Amino acid sequence: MTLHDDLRDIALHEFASAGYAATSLQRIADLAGTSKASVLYHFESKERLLAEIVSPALDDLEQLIGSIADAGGIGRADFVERFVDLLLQHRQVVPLVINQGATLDDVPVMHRATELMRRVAELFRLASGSTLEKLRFGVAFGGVAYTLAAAERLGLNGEIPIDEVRSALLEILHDLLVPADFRTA
Amino acid sequence: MTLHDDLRDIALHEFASAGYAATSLQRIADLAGTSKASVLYHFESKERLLAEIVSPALDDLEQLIGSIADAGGIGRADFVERFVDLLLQHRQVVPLVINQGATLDDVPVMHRATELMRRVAELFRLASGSTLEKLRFGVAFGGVAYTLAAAERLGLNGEIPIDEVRSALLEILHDLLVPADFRTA
DNA sequence: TCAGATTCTGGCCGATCGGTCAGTACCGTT
DNA sequence: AACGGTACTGACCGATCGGCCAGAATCTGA
Repeated sequence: MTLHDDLRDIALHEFASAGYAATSLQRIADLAGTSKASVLYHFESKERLLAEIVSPALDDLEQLIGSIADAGGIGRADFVERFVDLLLQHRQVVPLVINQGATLDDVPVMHRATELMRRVAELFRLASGSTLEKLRFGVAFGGVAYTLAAAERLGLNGEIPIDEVRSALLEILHDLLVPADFRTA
Repeated sequence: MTLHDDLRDIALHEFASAGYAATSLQRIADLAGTSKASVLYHFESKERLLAEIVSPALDDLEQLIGSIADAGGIGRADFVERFVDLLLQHRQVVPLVINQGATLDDVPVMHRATELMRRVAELFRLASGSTLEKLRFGVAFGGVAYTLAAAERLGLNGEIPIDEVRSALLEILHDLLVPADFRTA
């Protein structure tokens, strides 16, 4: 593990738990046993450090959205499964985007995150459904993402196997979303 | 409307949209057309300003939790309805607590918010249920709270009548939670 | 009119922030 | 041994923050 990777992992943990604004480069350096100047040597700015942490997850989400658009639509169940897998795979950065995305939209990488979430909403034609449909979508995806984000904080399901979490989330989302529209596109 | 109330409302809006840490007392003063010193005259510190904004909602939540404990339990459907009403009534402060509670737990009033959320979880015996039960609870309440928090940000349901939102949320929560346990206590 | 609160302000303070820079230590290569 | 590039550091900078304070302005009741 290089110092570069160490710094990125430490910053991710601190950004997610204490918040981006509240985490100083000095603290990251202290936790890594190095100097603040060396952090700025590996990452040219604090924003670039955040971008390097968040971007991979956004790349995957963008690819998922794009593949669905290219294929001319996809079944809801398929999207739900792929979306849950994406959230679980990047579950460390989910709290960062979910909890601090609104606060940090002046940071380019977070603005990108917001736009991608908006595209996900459009995929489900959120704007055209009934109020019940809109809110059902919001509660479902927002609930899954927020639950993953809050799980560690409230001391919940920290030791639950990921496979079990995955199957449970899929069942919940299926119950919430699929009955509302049986068509596959 | 007194300057005191003006400052509180402006601060609430800025804290919720830009974030507590990113909102300076100077900016609050500028938006209110007064000086930073006068803000600190009406509220002796930035933390007290936050506390004055958040506390009423927490008082109501604490009362709701207490009344349920005193009555020796309450039906899930009853609690769900009262909880949704509480969220809707204080819907301006919900984003603040939801999105920034984890980041600001060193601030006493936000730590109190976290503890209350934990008590709500205990009310539903969250720790003793199956993984599916736990996550179902998390998705349900987290989803409702987060959806209300994110609605304005993503430009969703801003113009939907509150009554319609209320009934839709109640139906969604009922679908998610009540079937899991038909008993009323 | 005038004394006493109440309200409000400009100026200042120490602390902390992200970021810069000159210079040092360490490295493999020739 | 001499070299050039990479990794790293301490010291410093300007900006901004929350908070403090002496005093001015405004209001109120006698």
